[in-house]
Amino acid sequence: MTTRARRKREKEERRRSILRAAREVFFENGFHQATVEAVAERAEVSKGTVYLYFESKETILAHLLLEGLRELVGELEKAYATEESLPADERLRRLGQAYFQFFQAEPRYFHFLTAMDRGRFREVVAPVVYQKALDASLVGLDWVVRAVEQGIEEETFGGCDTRQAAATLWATLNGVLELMEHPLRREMVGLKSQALYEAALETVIQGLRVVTENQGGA
Amino acid sequence: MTTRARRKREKEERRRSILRAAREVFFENGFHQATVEAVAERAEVSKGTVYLYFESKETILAHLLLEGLRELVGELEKAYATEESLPADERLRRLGQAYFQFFQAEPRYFHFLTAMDRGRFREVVAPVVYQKALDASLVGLDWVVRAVEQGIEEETFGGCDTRQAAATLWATLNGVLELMEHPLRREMVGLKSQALYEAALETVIQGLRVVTENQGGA
DNA sequence: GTTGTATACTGACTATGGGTCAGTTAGTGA
DNA sequence: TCACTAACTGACCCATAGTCAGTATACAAC
Repeated sequence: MTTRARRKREKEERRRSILRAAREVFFENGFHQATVEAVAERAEVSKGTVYLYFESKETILAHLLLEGLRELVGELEKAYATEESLPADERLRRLGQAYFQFFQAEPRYFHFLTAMDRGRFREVVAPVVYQKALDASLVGLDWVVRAVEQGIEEETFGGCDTRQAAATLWATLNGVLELMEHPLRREMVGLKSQALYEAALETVIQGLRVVTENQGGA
Repeated sequence: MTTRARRKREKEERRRSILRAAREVFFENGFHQATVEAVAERAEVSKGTVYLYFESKETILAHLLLEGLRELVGELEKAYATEESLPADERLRRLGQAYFQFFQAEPRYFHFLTAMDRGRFREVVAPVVYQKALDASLVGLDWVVRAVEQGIEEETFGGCDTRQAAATLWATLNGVLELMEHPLRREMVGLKSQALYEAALETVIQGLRVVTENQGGA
């Protein structure tokens, strides 16, 4: 039966087309402003059809974010893997820059990503999607952990808790990105986005060099 | 006319009571889950009355946050001003700890604060409230800036851009707090909240010591 | 062709909750 | 007792997330 296979392909096609429409509408108006009706119109289907493919508005967003997350993880991998031998701090710099560039290219993604598991997101969205997001994020963070481990081996960073160090760097970069994303906060610091980002990245990298001996256990 | 004064006082009283009710309801159910009707019931008034005192649901949140922000700024000031002479790095540590303790005591505040100016918040909320929030935040950040300036004078930190350094520290702490606030992200790093926070604070402080010479202008 | 059936799709409908406003109540001063 | 004002009410409006009974289409069997 070729029919069955074709049907399946067409269904997947429709699904993609709804996701594409949703991405456009969400990005144009923001998630809250956007209506499911508008997404349906953009995808040239009825609202009911949208709900055949996705269980809720938030689930659509979750799937969009999952896509973005995977793309991001791909970028991080590229940033890590392009050159064979590189000192750990340089690796961290590249990872940080890749992270920045990703959200520079798609600022809305960051916006949505950070809004993602706020509030009831986790309960609303299917556990499967949530788990996938978690897994993807872990893979992303792993590149940072790996770079820090390399730094410890090279004795650039010393024997600090690698997960803690990676999380610190990651939290810092997120913090800066969020700073620049929020109008209120951006006005507040009144700094150029990229300059602050790079300075923060550098500060943490330098901090990791010397902070080692001060770190007792939890 | 004593009457006029009493009336005014009573009106202010009602306003406070609605805010109190809103705080309870918002904190219990989260902002999105909470309904204005529920706030009205809690305050023992009708929904219409709520709208006599506040122009929208989001405005109520904005006023709650403004309260919280002012309290936080007070805490930061205390943390800075309690002891006369203290080295700059120690001042930063105290500021960082005060920041942490504030959100430890009122985790919901942080949640709402970070959600605050997402999306259309700025347009929805009266510019006056927005400006007040901005001013309050600036006062808070100023304590960090001041501590960094002191560090430069003492030559602990060297001549880096103070605003940039302060913003880096602040962004890092926010990043860590947000990390611990999000279920998805918290699971991801799997670390104790306070340990990570302290490690990150220390890392940035150490980073500020040495990062100086690398920093060109923006 | 014709017919039966499964699958995809539709859009009118419901439920919910933010926001409004014509009408009511209560306090005040004459 | 009456007129006036300010505070308050809750039925109502409207937008929109989500549902579901009904329709259309594609395909296989004859």
